[in-house]
Amino acid sequence: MATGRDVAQLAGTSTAVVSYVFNNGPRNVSDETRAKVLAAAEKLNYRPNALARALSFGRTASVGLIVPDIANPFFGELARALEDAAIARGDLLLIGDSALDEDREAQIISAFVDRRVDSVVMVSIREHPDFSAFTQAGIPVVALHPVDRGSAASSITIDYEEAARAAAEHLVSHGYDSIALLNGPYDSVGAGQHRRGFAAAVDRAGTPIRTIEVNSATSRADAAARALDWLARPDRPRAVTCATDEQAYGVLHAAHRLGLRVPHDLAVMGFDGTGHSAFAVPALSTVRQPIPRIAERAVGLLAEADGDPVHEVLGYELELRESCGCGDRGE
Amino acid sequence: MATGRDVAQLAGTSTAVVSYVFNNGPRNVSDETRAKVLAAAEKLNYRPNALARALSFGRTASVGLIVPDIANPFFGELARALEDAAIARGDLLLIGDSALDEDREAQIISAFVDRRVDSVVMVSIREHPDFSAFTQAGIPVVALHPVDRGSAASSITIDYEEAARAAAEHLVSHGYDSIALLNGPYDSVGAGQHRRGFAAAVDRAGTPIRTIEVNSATSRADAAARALDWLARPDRPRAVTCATDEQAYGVLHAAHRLGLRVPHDLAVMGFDGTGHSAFAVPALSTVRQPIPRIAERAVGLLAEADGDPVHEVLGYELELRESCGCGDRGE
DNA sequence: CTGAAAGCGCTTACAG
DNA sequence: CTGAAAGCGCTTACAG
Repeated sequence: MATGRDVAQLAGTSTAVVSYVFNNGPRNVSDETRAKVLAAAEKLNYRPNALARALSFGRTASVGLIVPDIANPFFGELARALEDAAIARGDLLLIGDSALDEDREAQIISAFVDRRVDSVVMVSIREHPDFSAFTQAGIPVVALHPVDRGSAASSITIDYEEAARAAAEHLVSHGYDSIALLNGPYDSVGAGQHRRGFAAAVDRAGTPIRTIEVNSATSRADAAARALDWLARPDRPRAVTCATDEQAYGVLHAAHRLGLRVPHDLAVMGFDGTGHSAFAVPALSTVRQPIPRIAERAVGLLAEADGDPVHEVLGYELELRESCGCGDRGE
Repeated sequence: MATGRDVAQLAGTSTAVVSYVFNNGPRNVSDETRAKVLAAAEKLNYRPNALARALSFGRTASVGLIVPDIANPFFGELARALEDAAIARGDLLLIGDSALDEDREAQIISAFVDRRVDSVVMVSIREHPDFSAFTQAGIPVVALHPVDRGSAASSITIDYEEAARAAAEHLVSHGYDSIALLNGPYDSVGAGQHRRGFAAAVDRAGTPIRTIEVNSATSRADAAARALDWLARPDRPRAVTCATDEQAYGVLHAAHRLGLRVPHDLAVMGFDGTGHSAFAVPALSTVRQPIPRIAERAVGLLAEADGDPVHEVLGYELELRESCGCGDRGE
């Protein structure tokens, strides 16, 4: 490919001027010279090498995103929203999929540090994520989940406990007398929040409610396998609230296989609220996370990062559809 | 961050030696010196700057992926498989989501060229993708869809026409006498292949079959909206074969809203066959593309790229489940 | 307004 | 086996 020197040569000027033209500064260039440079660049199909640029400029114009599972539509939507936000600022989003593997996560972190991304948005799969590689490199990080106190990373989240409570409370309001919580792995941070929110809703119910917590990985396959087993029992619950939509889809599938009708025999509530949830069979009631807002705030916060971590809590919305017993299939 | 010079200084040697140590070559380093360098690097938490490395080495150790819609699980699975293949070779996968927008696709192409990715895997949203930016930069490209004759890009695909025929033929074998093709946008290349495959299956059927082609965008929302309208009519088809699983999910949802039971009232066949298809309600019969194999071949082919485009056709598999009338929900 | 030169942090022939 | 130096392709003070 043509370099700045090729362009300078053809235009009869210096590489400094070529740079001034392509960056609109920091020095002025006469209209005449500018035109010559542009013409030469056009002719040679010149594109400044972003690597060389980043090396001397000290900024790569890229933000890294690390997600646990890019095949999960929640992260797909998140990636898209972040890419929109990043591109609007002239940055490129680099997406790393840790594939629910801690080693893979570590590899991606190293790759991002080595490539000197300017900032990072992260959804870690670890209980206590280690942000030190980024902080040592001076790369600001925003996590999209709660972080430990004193952590160097910022965070943007909804109030999971509160949202989980709202979801369960809604099922209570339908009058269901036995409700299950299909939670993530028992010891995960997220599971604790869903558990506490669920318990609060049950506590506040006027009537006694039979409850049970079941755990599965955050995947349709695992959730379906667990549900298939547990919904077949005579004492199966009347309703289930799930920690993620992915798990809810697994429950919907399992219920169908068992001949249980949703919501008639089993009410189901999801959590995350991606666009796909509206097209489930039946349409899935869920808690919607404000993905566009999360993305916009994350990118904005990273752009203004001054070293001090910031923690923001955004609102969620209850999306009531057929699966919990609200509305009918026709609407 | 610490640089190679910092390490050299602390180890009492030169940057050349630091480089030799970290690259295991091209020159030998005495064990003693190596140990000193490693200790200094450890102490300073040194990580070679990948930008500088790429600039002088002429290789970025990164492959770019451009997909139309990262929220579509097919591309999610593809991205994951490619990342596996790339990481196994020590490369980083950069994922760009063109969000079904031609301008966005062009932006990503420029960003990849500017960053000098070593190679590119691309699923374009354009009828006649323009690979010139890559070829001018000497970056080999493999498209995961058929490409124009004489194109500089390689391609790896299944035989879509043949696969579409097999899917439709399977519905014919069930004895359904009216079958619809829910295809992508009428003029797209893909649509032509599905159309021809579908027509071939119908032609070969021993009995007359009533057919209709309906078009929608490749999204659940659009497919559901179309299906809601068209499945409500009295002359609705007995079976539908779709150009993508996404569209099939939309049909499943619409059928449910209309009170039609699948497969009893309407048989449905998808196309793509991601892991999610097994957990649809009901489980979706579909054509499975060999994603892991596609990814592995793509990365392999790019690694050996010698300039001449290569075109490979891989096998597909018919995945028969409940939605077409095969098997029962219990299995 | 413009050019020659130093520097970003690496790699790698070239000498020793 | 090791070091001093040139070069990858940019940007930006520094002089003019």
